[in-house]
Amino acid sequence: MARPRQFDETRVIESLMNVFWEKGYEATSMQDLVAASGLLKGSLYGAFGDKHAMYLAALKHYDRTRIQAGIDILNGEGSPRQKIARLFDNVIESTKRGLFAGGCLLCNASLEMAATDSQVKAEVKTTIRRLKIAIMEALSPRIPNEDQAAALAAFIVSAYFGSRVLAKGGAPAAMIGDTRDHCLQLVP
Amino acid sequence: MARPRQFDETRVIESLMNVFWEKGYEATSMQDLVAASGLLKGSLYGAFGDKHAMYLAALKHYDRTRIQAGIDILNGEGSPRQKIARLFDNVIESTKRGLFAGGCLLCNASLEMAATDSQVKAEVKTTIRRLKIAIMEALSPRIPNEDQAAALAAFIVSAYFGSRVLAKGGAPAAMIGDTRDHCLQLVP
DNA sequence: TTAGTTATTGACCGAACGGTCAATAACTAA
DNA sequence: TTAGTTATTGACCGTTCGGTCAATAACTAA
Repeated sequence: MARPRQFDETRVIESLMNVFWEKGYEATSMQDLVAASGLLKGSLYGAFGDKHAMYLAALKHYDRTRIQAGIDILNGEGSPRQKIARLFDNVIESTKRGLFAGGCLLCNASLEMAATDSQVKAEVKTTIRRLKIAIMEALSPRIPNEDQAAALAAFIVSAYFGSRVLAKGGAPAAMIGDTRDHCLQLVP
Repeated sequence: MARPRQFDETRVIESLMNVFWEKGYEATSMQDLVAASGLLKGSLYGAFGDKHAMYLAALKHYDRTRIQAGIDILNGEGSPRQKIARLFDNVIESTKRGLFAGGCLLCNASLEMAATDSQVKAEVKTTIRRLKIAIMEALSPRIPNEDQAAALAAFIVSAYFGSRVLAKGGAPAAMIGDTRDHCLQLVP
């Protein structure tokens, strides 16, 4: 019918995501996105429309890949306590490896964008909900009461996000370990 | 000796802080700062040097006022549990009143700036430390062991920051209440 | 009164910003 | 082979960005 795309859309979104993840929305320029994706400006605009749509696509991709990886852990094998522990261990490990200083695009989006951008806010809200429900289900074998499980899950999400803020703020890694350990005290 | 300043520096810094608090560093333009402070561009540059210095002054002012208000609570009257509870109640209340959507300039700075700005990172790191120590001291009557108190304090800071992220992300207020309640379970 | 110093003012600057578009290339269906 | 469609290209656009500066105003010490 027409000329086919010469790029792999997933790869491009992945590269856009990495830039937004590292620098945030406002601090990222179109030049950054051009350099990271290997596409020219016109192609990016042709494919996505505008910078904001690129960010939204990146955020959704983060949800589908990175957040989903966490949810997979929660849906996998092991006791509730083991699963939650693994969640925090991921933060500690990625901090040690200097991977974007342990940052989390979801947290960044929540703080940088959600207050003024309803689309981002909706996406963040949905993803937080998804994560909370996955934690609830991981807890359900030991906490059959739904309200109790939901409340504990909310708390774990908070502590998890908090550890992301600490990590990026340069707080000592021990603080994240301490957060994990105390969290686990409340997980049966 | 010379012409005196025609503005109250504290008031100006307060107004700059409010803009950075609400919009973040990159999303704030000099026009925003001019409009909020009532000064003209030249005066702002004369007083601070550049935009980055304005941000740093705002962040330090946030520490001296808002964070200090939290520390005052921790140094004040009441049981450890009461004090920690009050910390979280502040988040819940400011969220309800729509005050910058419950955001916290310190968290924002940590996520938006700390990874790439060593001055901001140092300031954030110091302030987190100050807050953690204040919590430790509030806990000390019930937890004489310093290491134990430090570990629990680290955890509380995490949960506290996490609740700030949830608040701005539009998560239901109940999640912050749940975070508070579970936190308090670990406070003797 | 005056000389010296600093604050204020608003016009001005080059650079970088996000975004557009006409020309061209690459493909497919007929 | 050709007509139709879409992707790619890179030059180009107006706007806004952070920042500067010469002129002027407001003050103080002598």
